[in-house]
Amino acid sequence: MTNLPPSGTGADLPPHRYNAALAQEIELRWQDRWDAEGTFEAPNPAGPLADADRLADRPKRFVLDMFPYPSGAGLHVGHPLGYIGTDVYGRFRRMMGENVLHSIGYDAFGLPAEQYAIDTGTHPRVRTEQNIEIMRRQLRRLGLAHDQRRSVATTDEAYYRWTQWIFLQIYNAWYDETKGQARPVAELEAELASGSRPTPDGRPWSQLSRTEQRALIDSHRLVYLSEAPVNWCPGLGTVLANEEVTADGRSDRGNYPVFKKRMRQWMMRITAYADRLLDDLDALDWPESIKTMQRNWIGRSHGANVSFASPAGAIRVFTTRPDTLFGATFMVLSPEHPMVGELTTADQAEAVAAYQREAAAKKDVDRQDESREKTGVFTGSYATNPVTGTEIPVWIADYVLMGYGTGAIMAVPSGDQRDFEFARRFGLPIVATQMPPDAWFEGHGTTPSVSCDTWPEAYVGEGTYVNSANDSLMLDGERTMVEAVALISAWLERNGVGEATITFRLRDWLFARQRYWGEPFPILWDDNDMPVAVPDHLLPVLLPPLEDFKPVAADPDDATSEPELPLGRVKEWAELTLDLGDGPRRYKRDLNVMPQWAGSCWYELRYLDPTNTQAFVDAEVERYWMGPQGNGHPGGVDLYVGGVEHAVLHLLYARFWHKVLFDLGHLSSWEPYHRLFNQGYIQAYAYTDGRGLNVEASEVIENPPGVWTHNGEPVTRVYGKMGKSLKNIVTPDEMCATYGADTLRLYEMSMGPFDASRPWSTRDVVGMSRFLQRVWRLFVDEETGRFQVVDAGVDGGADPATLAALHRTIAGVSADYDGLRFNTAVSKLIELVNHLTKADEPMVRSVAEPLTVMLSPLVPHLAEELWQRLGHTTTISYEPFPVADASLLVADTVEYAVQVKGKVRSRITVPADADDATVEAAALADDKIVDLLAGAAPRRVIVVKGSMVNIVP
RNA sequence: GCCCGGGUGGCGGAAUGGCAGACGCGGCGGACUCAAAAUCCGCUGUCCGAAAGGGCGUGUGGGUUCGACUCCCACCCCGGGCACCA
Repeated sequence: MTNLPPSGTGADLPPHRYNAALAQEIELRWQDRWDAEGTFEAPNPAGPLADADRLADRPKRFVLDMFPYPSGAGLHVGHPLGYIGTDVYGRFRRMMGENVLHSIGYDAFGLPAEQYAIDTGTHPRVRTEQNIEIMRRQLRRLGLAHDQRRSVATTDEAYYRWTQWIFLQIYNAWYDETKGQARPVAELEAELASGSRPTPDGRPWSQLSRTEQRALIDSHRLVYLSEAPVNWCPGLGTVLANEEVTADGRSDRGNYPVFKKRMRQWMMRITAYADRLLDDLDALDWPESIKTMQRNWIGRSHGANVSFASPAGAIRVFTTRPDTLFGATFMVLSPEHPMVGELTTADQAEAVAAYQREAAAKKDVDRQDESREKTGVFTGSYATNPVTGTEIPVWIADYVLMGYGTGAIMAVPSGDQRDFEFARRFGLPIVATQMPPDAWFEGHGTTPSVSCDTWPEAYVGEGTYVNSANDSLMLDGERTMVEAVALISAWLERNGVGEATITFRLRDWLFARQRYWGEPFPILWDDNDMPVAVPDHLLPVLLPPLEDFKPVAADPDDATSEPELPLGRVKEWAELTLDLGDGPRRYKRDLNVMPQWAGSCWYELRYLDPTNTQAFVDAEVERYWMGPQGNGHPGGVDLYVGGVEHAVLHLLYARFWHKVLFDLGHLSSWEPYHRLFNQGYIQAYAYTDGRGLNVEASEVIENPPGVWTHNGEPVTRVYGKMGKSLKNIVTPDEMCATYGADTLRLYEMSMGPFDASRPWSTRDVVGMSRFLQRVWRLFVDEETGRFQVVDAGVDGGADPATLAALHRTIAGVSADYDGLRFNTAVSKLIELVNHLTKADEPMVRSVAEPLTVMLSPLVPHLAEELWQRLGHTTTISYEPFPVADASLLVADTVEYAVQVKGKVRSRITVPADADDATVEAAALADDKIVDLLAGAAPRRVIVVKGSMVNIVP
């Protein structure tokens, strides 16, 4: 695919030039040696990976990349950007004396391997293992300092044994609201049995049948069965979590339509943790944008529940604005609301049923189209507004969603734009509860009026309360919204018709998938059709071999289709006889598998202790690597780098599992990822021909600039993701072949800020290649191969300018590495090397050694090679990073720019220790400045220490 | 519509409120070469000028300041997220 010859090839080249062939030889040699010596194996404080000598008293640092999916297509140059960044950072911190844990594993269950298997007939395991091998080889070629012993895959039986174990921990736990934490269900059962906790209907525990007891316990579990509308995706043959459905109602994988369908499904009670998932964000060092996305997704709203009496009983609504209750002139129920049937009167029955049918047939996409006009139907019934006593009509409309709040609203058309539109459409009364400010009327070109007839839209905001009083409650007058809400909430509670409450947008996590390639549920069904956990000693529940793992192909648009579970086809696996302490009995296995997110919810913990067979992670090992670092610190990974696309999926689920495990006493940290950094993406240009088809990007020629042709045909340039379909893939393999891994690493780090997306440009890579050639030439004579670094004389050897440049570089590069500013670190190193090259005299050891150490995080193979040639026998990886000598950072003299009215007009050089008055005098004495001022006395002179003088004439 | 990012040479990008354009690519000129490639050296924001030098320049328009890419206000454009959430 490459159209470049390896760099530095040609007939009469200097024999010892640093070119692709030499780089390759050096790189492969050092990669072998690192493996052989276990150079990057990080010692644990306990267990099989313990090594007290190597642990010493070094501070720990856990650096983590987001768990990659081993794609069948192999890596392109965009994939390793983050891995190289964490590698540079990890190598730097190791040189700062820290015990750095950095590894990478494979999130290998999931839909892509299964879809590929369906397309090709290859078993997903075969394909997955091949892909992992390919990816391991590609990553190894980049020289990443990973601890290979810790590289796990979610598909390993020894791994998913613990995924299933954690699932059962969650299954066997309930959320104790009073304590605000999860506890084992055994404790719940003990409380119920002892009577310290009453049963819902008040009967003593012992009088409940065993089935009733189990049902009661099951209803509390953090993993539970729910009969509710779920996201059914016929195209994938499985149900999906809310987080896996895009805003336009399609699956995030495969982009198939998704339908709401009532089904019995396994859920995880993530909503129990909504408050903590929200509040604990404050303790995390994450980009504010990601925190905001999680906050929005959780969507905590403060408000009140209010009951409206109706012929069918109390209708409960949730509102964030109970203070506007006096303006509630009608109610709206979701078409799916369970009370609709009973509320509908005979003469409205037909219209209501028709509307319900219509709503049910709509895809979420259509239903969420905000621009369309409001629709709805009157049920024929009336409810009573609890504060006014007025009878108000009850409608159904699809702008009210069953999935949020109570599925019913009180409509306050004067204070809510949606209700306003609905009221106008159907001629329902609109009563103001607040008088908008005059400016609001002015802004709408009308005159202030308490009658809403002239209002062009609802008013939302602070305003004087009107029409809001009854015999026992008075809101009218000047008061803030907060105050009014408090007053009416208290009134509602006093009168038993409502109370202040909090509602979340977050829904429980639909956890089951009707697929093959995932962790089987460790759940059995007994002959009472009740679920039973597989006992620990029978884990893992292995995924059975299956010849035909295809889901039954359903029409992606057929909302009426039903899931068919592939595991159900393995009859001899799906049923079994087992003695769980009450004699041998027949059980059926649960046939669901877990979603792909399961394995990635805890993988960082397994990196810590990958070989442990007694526990998913040893407590001491977890405390060492993940434990809280002081007051208020939640613990967790020290640096977590990955793409922004996991903002609400993986990152929310993993936090949830981590918190459950913390509550159950298995972890010392209560957040998995303390510091999160989103790296940018590498994008690439692609080219389309006259027919709009993509042509092979590497064959496109640009000449003249801005004009592109492919085989002589003009093509147009577009910008997008690197991928097969755009025919613009560049692989790390071809870059390693053309230049070497060190050049590729350096180029990726130099392209731009770590968190910014940028376009790949193969043409630009040569710049980094030239730089490394200059570095090489400083050490090695290209013609003879002679090592030409000289040992320093008595005075240290380096001239003052070089010494100053070196220490300036040390200071700058340390700060840049630490701040993940790799691009500017690279340019500072280039500046230093350019300075040394221009000096045109042999480099002294006292410069060569710190330079080599500074280069090593970026170009570790080359640095190891130079380090060895400098006479060292051990790896450079643990050499201390140089420290800048502050005394060398200040020069004897310093140049000041002299500005007149903010424009640089001259330059002066003064002693570094000159005071402001001296600098000012020198500036005013400068010939050019004297000319410019033409004898006039300056009105003002500003001296900026060490930098510039600004003269205001 | 709401919430986040972001607009700097031909391109990627750099600049604690203090000399805009570091560093790299590309381009131009030169060295080496029979020649080319590779490599090395010099120049390279833009306009005027032979040069010295000067004018203009960080999306647009205002403002604060001795001084603004940087801070404030309004707007335009691009990317991302959310979106009938009561």
